Amino acid sequence: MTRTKNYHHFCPIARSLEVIGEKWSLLVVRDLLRGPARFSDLMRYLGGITPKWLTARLRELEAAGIITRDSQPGRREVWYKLTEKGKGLGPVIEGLLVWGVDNALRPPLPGEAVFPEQTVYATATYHNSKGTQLPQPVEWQIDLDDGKSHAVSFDGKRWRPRRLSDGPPDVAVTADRDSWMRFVTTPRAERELHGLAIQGHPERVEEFLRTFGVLQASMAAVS
Amino acid sequence: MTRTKNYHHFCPIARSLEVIGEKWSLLVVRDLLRGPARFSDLMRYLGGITPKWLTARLRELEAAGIITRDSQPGRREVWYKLTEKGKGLGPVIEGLLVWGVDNALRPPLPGEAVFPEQTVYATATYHNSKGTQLPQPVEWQIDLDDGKSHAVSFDGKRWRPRRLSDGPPDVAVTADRDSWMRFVTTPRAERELHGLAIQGHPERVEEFLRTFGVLQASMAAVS
DNA sequence: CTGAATCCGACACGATACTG
DNA sequence: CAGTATCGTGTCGGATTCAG
Repeated sequence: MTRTKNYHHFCPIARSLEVIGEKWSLLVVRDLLRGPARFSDLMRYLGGITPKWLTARLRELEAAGIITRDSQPGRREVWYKLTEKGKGLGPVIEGLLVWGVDNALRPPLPGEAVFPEQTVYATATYHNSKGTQLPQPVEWQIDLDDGKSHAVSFDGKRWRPRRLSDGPPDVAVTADRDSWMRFVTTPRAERELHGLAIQGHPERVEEFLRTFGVLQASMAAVS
Repeated sequence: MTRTKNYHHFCPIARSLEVIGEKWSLLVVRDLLRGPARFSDLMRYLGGITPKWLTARLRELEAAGIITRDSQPGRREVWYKLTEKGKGLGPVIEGLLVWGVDNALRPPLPGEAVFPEQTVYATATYHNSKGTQLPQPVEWQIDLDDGKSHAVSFDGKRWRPRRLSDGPPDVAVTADRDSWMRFVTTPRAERELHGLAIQGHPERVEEFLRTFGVLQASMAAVS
């Protein structure tokens, strides 16, 4: 008979918050929306969570039918992934993302971890929600100095946080991790290209820069 | 230096949750989305909240720029209303509403307060989110035995939790409060009309019933 | 009657250490 | 890698009280 956590309302909004309204729950969903992850992956993405509370949240989300726990016999790893019910929380995460970008963003504080995969996912989600359209499909690739590649694509209607074709990208950005992070975490109006090398057809590069707010209506020479 | 409540992530989703992720905060926003309300109105809508915590949440939301506190000199009442920033949380509430309706609804438990204004607001919001369309605009009016009238309208594109015209409604429902509540809180497939009197052109009534899930593909004679 | 403040107990959560 | 265990702190619920 836990008095906390339950609102005792009929309201479906209150019911939803009873399930995913506690601390960390929606951030677990946020990270699993990008794909299945292991316990230690989630520990890394979630920054300061303690294993005790990650365990508790994972058990609760599993009991609520939002995630499933896949452990292959013989392997010690446990992979957590969203169920369809869990993927149904996508619009909630999207709403929080858009509101946060528009109303609560600030440069990362010292010691705050930022993950490249989160930035490309956020870029795609934000532009989908805002209805950002480009005249034709594009693929932008970001190669970081940790050896990892990321990508954002626009297929003519929707944005996606990955490559859609096998061909060369329309724009290729090469950067060290810190420079890319500084670029995407700087408010649009103040973004600069220090540390970024951008390659591609000038029109496509200009499109990239305009989408990221670097260009308003003027143009720049970048090769 | 509160370690709780802050995630210390750069992520905009985590930032949003730091602002509106605590208990009751989003439910205050939910109730203010229907219009300005007084402290005691919110106490009523929010069921079991204690005045101490309602005060705390209102102060936090005010400090975050989500609500404003309007007290007219000479009047004792204080009216709370959403700012534009607060209204920007609409999509988050909408996402929680839709997910709750689809995944977490159950009949109201004994002692759970349900408010008619919430049911019409939820109906309009749910159908907007789902893209429910009817062949032409309609206005449905619900007259309850507490003397209050509620309405849901479809203007040809969007649903709204109120009347849009001055003319007679296309469908008029008369019911005692409990019957209406039982009707809307019953899962769609099991809804029955006990206690509801429905008036209107047979085609419009059938449309109403189909939208509320009472009819699948068959028809019923209701006058 | 509205819009609060105060005290106290329950429990949700954080920090650290440890285990199969 | 994937958790448990222990202990301290913060958040919240419940009841009561108070001023305009």
